[in-house]
This record gives sequence, structure tokens and C-alpha cells, in this order.
Amino acid sequence: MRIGELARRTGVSERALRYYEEQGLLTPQRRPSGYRVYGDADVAAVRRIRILLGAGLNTAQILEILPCIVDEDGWLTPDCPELVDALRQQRDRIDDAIGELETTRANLDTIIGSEKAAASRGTRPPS
DNA sequence: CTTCTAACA
DNA sequence: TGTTAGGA
Repeated sequence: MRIGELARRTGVSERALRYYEEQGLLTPQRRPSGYRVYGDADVAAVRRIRILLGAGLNTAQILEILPCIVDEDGWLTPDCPELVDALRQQRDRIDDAIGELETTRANLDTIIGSEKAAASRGTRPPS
């Protein structure tokens, strides 16, 4: 199949599919015309890529752990320690991000709830 | 009509 | 990533 069909069958834009190839995630054959030719296996490959991207991994990280994945009933099964490791690290990063967001939210609450802010917001006398 | 590369009001 | 120009 050509890029258009793969795009339709995966719901991923042609732009993204070409990008994945550029990142080494997909290596479709080429017709003499230059057109990319994908196999049925690429449909599953794209799904795996989407899942990993959804887990917050970048294409470089996915490229490294892609061969560690075993396709099993539409889901992913970590097949080697590298993948489990990458996923754990990603989990830790999420924890850090959550922590920073909580700090930012606390800062906003301080500003919003401060006496001065409340005064200038609602108790301004007519001039 | 579909795909390709390259580039960005 | 989207979009688009210009070509095959």
C-alpha cells in the first residue's frame, strides 16, 4: 500500500508518516517512481509508535526500544529491560512535571488570594 | 488524482 | 505538524 492508504488505515497524517520515516521509525520500500510502499506490518508498527509517543517518549527513544517490543493482541509487551527502563524513566519525569505544576498552582493561589489582590479587585472606591 | 521534496505569512 | 508550491 502507498502512504495515502496507510494514513487512512492508521488515522495518522501522511506528514507524520514521512516524519516517522525520517526518524528511522519506518523504512518503507520505494517504487521506481519514488512512491513509498508499506506492508501490512507497518499498520501495526504505526500503532505501536503512536502508543509510545502517547506515553511521552520522543522518536529517538522509540527508535531505541522499538526492537524490544513484542506485538501481542493490539497492546505492547515490554520484551527487554531497556524498554521497561525507558518507561520507568518517563514515569519519573511525569512525577517531576506534576510537582512543578503543583508549585506553580500554589503560587497562583497565593497571588489570587492575597489581601492586596482582593482589595484592588473588589474594594476600589469610586473616584 | 496521488505522491514527492522542500520550505514557511 | 499543517500547509503549500512546483513537479512527476
